[in-house]
Amino acid sequence: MQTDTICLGILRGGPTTGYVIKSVLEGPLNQIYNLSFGSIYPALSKLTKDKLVTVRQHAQDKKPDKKVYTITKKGITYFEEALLAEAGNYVRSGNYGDQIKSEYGMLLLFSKYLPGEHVKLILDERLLFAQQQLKLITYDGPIAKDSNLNALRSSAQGKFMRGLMAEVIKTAINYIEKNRKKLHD
Amino acid sequence: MQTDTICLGILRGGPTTGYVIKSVLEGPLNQIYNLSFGSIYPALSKLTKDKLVTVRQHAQDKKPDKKVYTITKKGITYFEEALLAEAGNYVRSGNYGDQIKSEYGMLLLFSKYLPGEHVKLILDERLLFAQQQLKLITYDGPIAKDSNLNALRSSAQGKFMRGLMAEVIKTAINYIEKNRKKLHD
DNA sequence: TGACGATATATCAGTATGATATATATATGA
DNA sequence: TCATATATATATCATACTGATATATCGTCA
Repeated sequence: MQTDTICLGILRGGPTTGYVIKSVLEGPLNQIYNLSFGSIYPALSKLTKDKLVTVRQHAQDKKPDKKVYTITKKGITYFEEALLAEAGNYVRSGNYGDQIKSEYGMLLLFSKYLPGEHVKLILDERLLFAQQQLKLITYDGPIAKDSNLNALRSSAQGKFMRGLMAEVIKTAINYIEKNRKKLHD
Repeated sequence: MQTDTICLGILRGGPTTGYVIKSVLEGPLNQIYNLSFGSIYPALSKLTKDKLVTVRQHAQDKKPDKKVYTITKKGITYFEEALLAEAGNYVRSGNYGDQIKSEYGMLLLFSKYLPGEHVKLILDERLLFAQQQLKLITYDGPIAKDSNLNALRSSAQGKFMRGLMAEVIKTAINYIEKNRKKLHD
């Protein structure tokens, strides 16, 4: 999926900044999609140039200006057409796997060649991280009124994906806790 | 993790070709790591130049020569040192998430803006794909004697990762089957 | 007979990453 | 208290990767 489509999709949930788009991707969408600032900021600039979003610049004392992006009517139309096209490409391509680069998975696969303490540490840290992610995803208490996070939590689609991610993370945690001794001492 | 470390790691399981490395990554390691030919072939050339692997060129009638790569003693040493360094970097970086680009996840997240039949099709195809992956991963019958696949299946690490992937895929399939109606009619 | 997929390597334009730079406020801890 | 780290916020760029394309043959399915 193209980066601009993803930015527009997140912006569909409400106006926000490039920084927040990145945190949404790093936080609640951690299991789904990653983008670096080097992709997000240029995409946002291009979208602005093409009038698919507008920017309001909030001067903040001496911090860099906060640029709040809002999707335009033209942007909404473009997004829906692009999404339809991407869905068509996805089905036609026949490639239903995700693009994954799991350093963690590779380290475990090759852990035979690693000292036992290293393997323990990697598993410990990953379990901690997974538990944090699980808490973040299943948390239903009050949040700072960022409309993007609200959209992600309240929509049927957001709930579906959160439920899916939570189940997958729980399964992985249980599996690792039960079987980790096969990888060290 | 660097591409050459991954190639060496797979080659540690036995001599093979770039094409097979790609199929191992697409098949049994589908949930763990992806690399394109555009990364694999140059990495293999560089490893050859640096004497970390050797090549035997098998002339095949009029198909392109099959290049079978074998890891050298120097390569084994390099691999083990590189792996240790990567493990150290991984822990020090504090970033325990995987790099994921799931077009499927994004399409479902945005599926509110997609016609119901498209959503059904995407879910159907993905379920089919997941079931194929599950069969591939859990299959324990006889296989063509490719030493890399054998290494992946018989080692404690290979079994651990296969078990983990199988559990995760099963959980995802069950969740999607139970909850998919929330995304369409 | 023609189209498609598998086998097999190679290249490259376009895209993305990861590190770095800049700037400040606040919290953490020694 | 002073240093260090983390969070907020944008931007750039060398390096690395992807996805498409080219080339070539064989087997299979319609």
